[in-house]
Amino acid sequence: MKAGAENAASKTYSITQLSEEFSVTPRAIRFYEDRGLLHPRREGQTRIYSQRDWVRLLLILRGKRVGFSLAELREILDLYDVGDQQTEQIRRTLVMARNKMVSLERQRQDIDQTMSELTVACTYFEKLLEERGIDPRAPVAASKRKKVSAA
Amino acid sequence: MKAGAENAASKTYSITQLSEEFSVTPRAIRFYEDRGLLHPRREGQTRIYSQRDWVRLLLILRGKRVGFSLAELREILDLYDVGDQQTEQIRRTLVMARNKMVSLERQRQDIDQTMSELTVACTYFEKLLEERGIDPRAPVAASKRKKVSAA
DNA sequence: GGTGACGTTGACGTTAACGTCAACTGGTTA
DNA sequence: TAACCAGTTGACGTTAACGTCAACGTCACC
Repeated sequence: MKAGAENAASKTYSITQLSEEFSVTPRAIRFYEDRGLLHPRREGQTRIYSQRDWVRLLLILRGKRVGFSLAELREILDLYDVGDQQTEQIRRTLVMARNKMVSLERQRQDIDQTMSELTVACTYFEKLLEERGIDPRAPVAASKRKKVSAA
Repeated sequence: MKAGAENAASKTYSITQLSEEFSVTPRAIRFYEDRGLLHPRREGQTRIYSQRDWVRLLLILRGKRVGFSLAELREILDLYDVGDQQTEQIRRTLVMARNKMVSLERQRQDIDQTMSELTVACTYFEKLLEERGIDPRAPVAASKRKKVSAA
């Protein structure tokens, strides 16, 4: 119970491990910390990320994909952190969360609309290509090609 | 068939009409034109927007909401414009559109996830507020208020 | 003929979210 | 001991999508 293994089975990560797992640059991860979204512990100088940090990063990235700003994400994550927030702050965040849900609802409608329009568009584009005698499923032509043995 | 009314029943819009209808600034609309997304006709110096422009703006704004960049939107709208595009350009756009559909599919999953998490979060926040004896449904306290005649 | 309302063209400013160095600090391996 | 990582801290650069002026044009009217 001394060397090596920490007391709990708490897996930790280095910054590059995280960056590879989530396909983001270390720079971005440090940036999120700078903006108060992550608080990894330090071992000497280097950052050590816990499971909790892992989850936070997951939430951050997903949040970004659905249009949250880093500031908004921070507000939300902050509230999950400690409970001794100021009442007004909690209310502010609650309002923000509700608003966000409304806009997400709309976003989903937008996505559905756009998807169906893109489907139509793709069909149209494919028709355009077929009219020119080109297989729309063919891989993108890489600059110059050598008449790929036309069966 | 001469004065005033144009031959067709084609409604037109001024830039401020459009901007009000869609809740964007004239500056933004001009910017979209600068980026090649809109091509209003000119009457002297001022811009005149047609029905077609109206639709385009609708598509632009929705596209933006689901994460398209202006450059991507331009690519797509361009293809709907004229048919004499270069084959390679059509294929590029087709590929882009297909990729976009994949990412939209994922975005919708993200939205669903986030929605359910936000629901949980809101419940949590509300509990926090109730613990402090505060009505979570109450309107946001606007600095100072005058006891708005409850009844 | 002045005074708005509405429109236009530059040109520069701004914000978010990183990218891109450069210079430095340990730890380990050859 | 030198070279080589992985990591760190500034500090400045970059891109997208506008915002914010300033200076000007042009009608309509009063």
